[in-house]
Amino acid sequence: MSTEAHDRQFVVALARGLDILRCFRADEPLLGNQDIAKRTGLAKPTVSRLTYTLTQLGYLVHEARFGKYRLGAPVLSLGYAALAGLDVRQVARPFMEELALYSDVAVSLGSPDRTSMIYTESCRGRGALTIRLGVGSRVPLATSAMGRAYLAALSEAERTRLLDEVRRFHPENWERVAAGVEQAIKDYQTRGFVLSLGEWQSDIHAIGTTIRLPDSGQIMGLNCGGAAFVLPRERLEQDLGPRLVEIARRIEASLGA
Amino acid sequence: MSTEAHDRQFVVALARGLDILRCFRADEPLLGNQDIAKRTGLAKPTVSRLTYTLTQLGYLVHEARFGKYRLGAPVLSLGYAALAGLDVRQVARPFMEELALYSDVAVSLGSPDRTSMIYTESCRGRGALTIRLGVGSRVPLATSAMGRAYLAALSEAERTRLLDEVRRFHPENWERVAAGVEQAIKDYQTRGFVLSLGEWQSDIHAIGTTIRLPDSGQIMGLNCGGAAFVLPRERLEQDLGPRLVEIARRIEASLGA
DNA sequence: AAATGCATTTCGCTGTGCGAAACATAGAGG
DNA sequence: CCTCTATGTTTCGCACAGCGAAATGCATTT
Repeated sequence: MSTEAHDRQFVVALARGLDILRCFRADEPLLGNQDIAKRTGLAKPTVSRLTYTLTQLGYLVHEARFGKYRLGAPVLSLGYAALAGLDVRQVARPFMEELALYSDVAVSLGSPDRTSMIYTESCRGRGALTIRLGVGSRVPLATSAMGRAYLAALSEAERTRLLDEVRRFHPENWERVAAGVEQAIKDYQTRGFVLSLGEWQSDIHAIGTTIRLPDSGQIMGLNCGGAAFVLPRERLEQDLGPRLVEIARRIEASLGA
Repeated sequence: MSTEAHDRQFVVALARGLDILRCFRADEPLLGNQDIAKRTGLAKPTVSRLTYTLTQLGYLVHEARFGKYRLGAPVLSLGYAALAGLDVRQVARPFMEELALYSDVAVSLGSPDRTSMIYTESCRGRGALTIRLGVGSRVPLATSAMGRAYLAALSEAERTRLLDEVRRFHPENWERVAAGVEQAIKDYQTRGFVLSLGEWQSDIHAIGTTIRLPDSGQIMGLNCGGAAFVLPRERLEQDLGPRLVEIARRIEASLGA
């Protein structure tokens, strides 16, 4: 789990506890010890001790009715504090709202986390049908527009390393997924943005690009997407793609000021 | 830290790591190892190992420019999953919106966490000036309306135990704070809601009551509050207080169905 | 009543996590 | 430019914390 074979600075018990918290997802918010043991590969007594500890601290709540756990309110407090630490959101938001208003779909900003991107800001258009993903949602690297843009912006070495991990999530259609990533890299280099046309979810179309933070050089993703039927390929390529790249540049300029 | 003197089921290293995450707050999102060592009481090499581990896992991000850490995006993902696990939010929201619209201030729902309440849902009125607290914010137990309502709803034994911890946060004015809590308990028993008139923040007035979840019996807080000048005492006592109690009962009835 | 499944507890072991001491680095002050 | 201070990291020896196999407990199913 740690970067080195035997890293004595790395605290394994803490990492295991956080691994348990990561098992909980929006689409599956209730999990039992058995579920957790399966997902983490940890022994059942180990899971029992760790969930007991997390429950004592409030991070998990035991729902006796189902014999399962859900995440407790303290993680909301962490999320709130995390957002406060992201100055880039305040700077980016007006530009994102401008494009969301123009396009009538959602514009989102996100940070990488292992093999996903996590939405850190989201602006919705006034369109009647708009994507439900809020701040904190995860989208996959290889099939979402934001994820593909992020991969495209990485160094070759870093991308190869990540794709090795990503591959494990697409056991049956890796060649097709890899081809999509390859095309995205080309699009990124040619015109500054990438496409995802039903490859993440069948009825979702999106474009993505990246923003590079001035001090840390950290790369964040920026996307624009929604229901496929209001976002035909031509509209994405001719109209919204160039606009997304433009607001990404303007955000970067505002950050650098 | 654990409930028993030496609880062999309690994983101390995990608890310590989470203690570090808790140090980060919305009003102070950047902290160095020294700051963390002071707030947690942990030895500096211990803090160094724990922050290194949290950084490896993405939960902390090192801002080299300041030599400090901030919370990373994965906590947002946990927050998002936590909200998905709170069915009570969907049930409560229409009632809360109804009162927020009527009152033109904010109506919020919250869960207890140690000596605070954490907002889990928040509905704002259309008033030009409304409270900035979003989901994930913490408010103190002894001085906020939501916190006082929660304390009032507890058993005597449970309340005494909690007030022992709360006391440490009010070293200079404990008698005054305790008197406010005492009055809140009386108000709660008499009319079902409590007041906070500038006692949490000088320009904020609010009322609070509680909701009891049907299966777990867990107590949540419900409040209505905002700028003092639009919420004079009489309006709170004669109009909004009874309404808040009414929607709390209606929420409970909807949960029980 | 027996079997099954899930969860918790026991217990012996080992390597994990600890903190004092030492070391490293950057910035401030003279 | 040198010294001192503050902050952070690494070392290292030690003790026990955290581990997982085995046993136990409990609720549900057959």
